[in-house]
Amino acid sequence: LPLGMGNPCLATQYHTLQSSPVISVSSCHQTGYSLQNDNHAAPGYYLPHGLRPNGAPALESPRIEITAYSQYPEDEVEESSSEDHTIKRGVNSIVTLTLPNAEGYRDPSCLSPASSLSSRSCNSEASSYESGFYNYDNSPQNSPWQSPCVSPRGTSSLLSCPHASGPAGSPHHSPSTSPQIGALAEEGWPTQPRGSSGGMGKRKYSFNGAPYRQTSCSPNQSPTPSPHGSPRVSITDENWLANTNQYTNSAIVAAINALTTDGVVDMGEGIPIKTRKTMLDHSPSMSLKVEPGGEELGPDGELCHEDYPSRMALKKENYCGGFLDVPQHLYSWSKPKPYLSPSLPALDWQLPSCSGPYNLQIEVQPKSHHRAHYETEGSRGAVKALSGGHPVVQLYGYMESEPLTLQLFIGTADDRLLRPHAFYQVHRITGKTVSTASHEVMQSNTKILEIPLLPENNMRAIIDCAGILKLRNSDIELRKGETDIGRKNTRVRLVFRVHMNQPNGRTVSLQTASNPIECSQRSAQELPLVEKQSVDSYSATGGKMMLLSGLNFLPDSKVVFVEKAQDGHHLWETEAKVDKDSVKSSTLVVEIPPYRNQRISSPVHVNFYVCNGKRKRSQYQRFTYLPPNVPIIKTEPNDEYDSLGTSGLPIHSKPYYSQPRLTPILPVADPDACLVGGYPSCPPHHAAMPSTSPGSSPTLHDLSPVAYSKCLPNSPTHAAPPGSMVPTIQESPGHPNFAHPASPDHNSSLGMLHSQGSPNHLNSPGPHGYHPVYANSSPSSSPVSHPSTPSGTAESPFVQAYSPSQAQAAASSVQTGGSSPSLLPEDASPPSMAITVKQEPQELDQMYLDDGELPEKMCTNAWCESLHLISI
DNA sequence: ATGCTGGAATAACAA
DNA sequence: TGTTGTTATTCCAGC
Repeated sequence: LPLGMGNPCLATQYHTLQSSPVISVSSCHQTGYSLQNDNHAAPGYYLPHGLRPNGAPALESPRIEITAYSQYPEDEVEESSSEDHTIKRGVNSIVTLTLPNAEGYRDPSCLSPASSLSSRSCNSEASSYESGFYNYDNSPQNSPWQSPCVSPRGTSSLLSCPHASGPAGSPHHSPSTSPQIGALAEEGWPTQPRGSSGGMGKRKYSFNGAPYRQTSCSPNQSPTPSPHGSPRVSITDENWLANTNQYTNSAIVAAINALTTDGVVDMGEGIPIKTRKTMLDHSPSMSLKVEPGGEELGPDGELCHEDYPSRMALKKENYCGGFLDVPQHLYSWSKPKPYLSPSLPALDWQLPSCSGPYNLQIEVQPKSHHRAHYETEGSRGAVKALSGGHPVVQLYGYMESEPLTLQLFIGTADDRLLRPHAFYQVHRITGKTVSTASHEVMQSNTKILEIPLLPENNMRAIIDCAGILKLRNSDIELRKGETDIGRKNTRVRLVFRVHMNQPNGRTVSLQTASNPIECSQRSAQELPLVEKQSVDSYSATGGKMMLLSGLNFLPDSKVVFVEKAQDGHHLWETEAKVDKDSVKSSTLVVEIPPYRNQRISSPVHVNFYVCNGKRKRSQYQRFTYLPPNVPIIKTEPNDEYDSLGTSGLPIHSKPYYSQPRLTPILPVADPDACLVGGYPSCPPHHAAMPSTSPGSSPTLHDLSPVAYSKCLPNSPTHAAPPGSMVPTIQESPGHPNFAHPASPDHNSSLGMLHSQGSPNHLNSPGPHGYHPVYANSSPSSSPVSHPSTPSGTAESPFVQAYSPSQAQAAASSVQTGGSSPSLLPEDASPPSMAITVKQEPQELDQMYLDDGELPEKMCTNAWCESLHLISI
């Protein structure tokens, strides 16, 4: 406790910490929210022991009230610490936990759940579920920093509820409330009228009547289980559970961790923090989110943690299937719990796809488009493969007879490091058409589908049980700590992880990510995508036919060649002739137009894109015009601005990609990244693939530079695309290793410490770095087993891998970027310009959100700068 | 009746 | 501040 407690914020920040949700809990000051009530309660943070995060004095002790369903015995609920008092309210169902400084805590609860509910109202139960998710979240994503502090504002509703009053208040509660919290809240205040109408009603309904999901076991998942709400309990689940032990180590571990972790943590986490804003619900300020910094929870703990709390509270756990039964006492803050869980790497940590003999591979990639469904909709089915089948993942090199658990979650597909996608969740698909059993667990705010990897199946799994759920941007963006923007952030990747316990007690964790998957309705249908071009360069005279392969080409598609100056302004643009008669959805033949200047003395890099309408353009593809008479490209010197006036191509003749996007991005900011510098420049394939956008084409992702821009304090985690990642790992210099490793220790606290210790890390770009090493720590005692050897890092797969490729890519991109500019026309400014990071806006458009951010980020890093210099 | 889709209408945004 | 084009969400309908 102490540790973590000490500075929750810090802890939170670190992923590492993760483990203890608690920390996160810490909460922030309450800042207040204002409105509502919060006042009542002390807005304090909730600290487990009264500690405050940030050192601020703790306010009152908050308490958590939990409503139990009748089903669950009240008993189960406990008060945690001595401090807490449990109170029962109403009938069986309600139990109150008092936490110190609970209020803040409350807020959160209110928030999310309610909001969700309200907003959509009742309708979707799903929403509620979601909310559940959300609530928990403390996701790592959130920036750690923030996280810690959560401002409780919101609470008002429920928790605070008391006031909350009526309708308004109630609403909050009801609906969404996540079971956990929500439940608490509502139940807690059963007396109060709920007021609200429908939405509430429903939820309430649920509460009362059917306990949410109770049926399902979702304890863990609890909230989550099936997002849809449909609680399906599939047989599978059960089966799964049965097997669970085998399969879900991680889950268990997580759970354990959760438990073990300091009680505090739990508390914190438990507290639902996030609220979502629902529209309606909350009143104005509700959002409280407390975030616990917790998201961070470490890797593992997380799984359960968030849920965990809820569960705990509810006691679902028990029913959960035995997932974990944790004695209540564990929860209590007062007791220091042993830190059981081994910590599994946080979801945003980058992990290698192979380590030693092990290699986790995606044998069959998912289709590049999959329309995700909203909670308000029915499922849109499982992600499919291009072949019509489903994605297939296989673990090579594993010779043991013990089954493993393959984890799947939805990750980002932007230029930054891979991390859980805040706006999408994996959705478990069940039914007669599904052959693969799966089980859901929540880790932080991320739902994870656990799929058995059986030796008898050659450690191969057919992923036909995974759909993709789209969360409302408005709900997610409200989360505290959430920095990503949902709009236009519609590409995801399936991220697979497997954790293998080694004889030496360590755990080897591997991760791989799929190619990007576009999840919006429209994009998938309308945006043209160029995957391949038959010609990469040709004489400035043009006239040659070029075959483009890709998607969504139309008879009226246009191909536009453009040349831009470094500053982004168009130097030249011309529409190429398309052979309309031969256009197919996947292929298009275009005649290479003559370059504006037939006298170029050196290769000129330009871009072209396929356009199906004003806003329906493919990403830029690169193309190089060669001097008419000189087939061979001259690299060197440019005349640069040559006399030609045209552009000189300056620098490299290397291909560059035009991607608008990122290029700039690049590079890796990571400090750790530093490495990057070393990497060779682009891998061949880059060259080969002009890939346009990183995202779109499957391959692309690999290519895409890592743009890791920010150092993100927030999310430390961005991971690089796993898939791409090279096993190689690098650790970040310094920090990494230890950081985590050490932490493992027993106490989560330690972990905390570490993290705290290096708060910087958080901020620092380095985040990655941190992760890297992550040793499994074993928690101390953890049943789990991982020993923690920090040192293990080296070995440990966890090591953060930085993917070289990415790095390379980045580097290359950088270069390229630089070069491209060189094209500048006469006017063009001198080469120096090349570096310009940011490209023009337009391009950005194409890019997804992230892109926008990138520029800044890029700059951020010193590293980048250095690259810049170098390139210059 | 439920799930899975494809299409669209409508709302929310952004330029 | 109003208009217009996108994108996000919610609804519908068919299988």
